[in-house]
Amino acid sequence: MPELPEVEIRRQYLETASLYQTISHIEVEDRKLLTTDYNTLVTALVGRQFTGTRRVGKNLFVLTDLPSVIVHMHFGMTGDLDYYHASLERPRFARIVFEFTNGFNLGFLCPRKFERIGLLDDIDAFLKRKKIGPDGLSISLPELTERVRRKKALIKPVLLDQRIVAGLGNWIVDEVLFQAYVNPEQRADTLTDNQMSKLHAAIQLVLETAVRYEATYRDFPKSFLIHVREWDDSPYDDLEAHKYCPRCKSRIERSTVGGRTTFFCPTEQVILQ
DNA sequence: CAGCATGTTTGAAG
DNA sequence: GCTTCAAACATGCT
Repeated sequence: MPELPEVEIRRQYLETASLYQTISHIEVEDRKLLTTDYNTLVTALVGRQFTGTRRVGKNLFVLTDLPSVIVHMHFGMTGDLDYYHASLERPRFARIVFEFTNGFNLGFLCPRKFERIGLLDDIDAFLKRKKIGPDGLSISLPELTERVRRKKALIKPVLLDQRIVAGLGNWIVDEVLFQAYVNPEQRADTLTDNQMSKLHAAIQLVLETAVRYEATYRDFPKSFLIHVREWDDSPYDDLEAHKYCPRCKSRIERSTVGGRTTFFCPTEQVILQ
């Protein structure tokens, strides 16, 4: 589920569990998960300690006691972390394992192998090379407006584009557009000042809410659209209730926009132009 | 079993 | 250069 909030939770988890412990070894089950040659990775990291973290969008950077040695983690669609004692059995899908001299391991869980780990020596250079835009939690309204309005594509794919604003994924974009009363198929360059303002507020609201509830969807406010998604083991009794707009009770529509499954309220999310 | 999936990259085509 | 669309990646879940 790694969109920005989930990555932020993983960042906090790593920071709590794994700093200032010396790395003794790294197990890698499948080297395709590495963006850096295995031997280079091991040589650079064995003997090092993690000393801090930084997150930009869905990217997690782990700093070490050597400033030029930085670990980059991307959690793909299903990546996770698990810190466990080495005497325990390796967690399922822990295909990359950092072993520390204190007898604990940090497992990088990759059920679908879409996840990646690699080395960097300069975060800003990496962000520039990948053209990663400003983080969703810190982008200003004028900056968002400028970046969104210069695109002619549909607003949903624009918000999914990590070069415009970093950290929003499929469900968050649906939620943001719902909270901002914007139709996912409206052209990005036609958004009014009022819409941009609502969009910016919605991004902050959704991201902050998701981080606050540690990305546990079922705990989100009832006013959120996310509850229509099937993978929400809802807190509500009536499963049918999920299919309706929490505000106006219209039936929520499911379509495909920019190649991605999209949920929206056809009554409240209308195209303005 | 078939279909779908929270992400990213790449390539083809207009 | 821009946009759209599809495929690919590899696997798990329903």
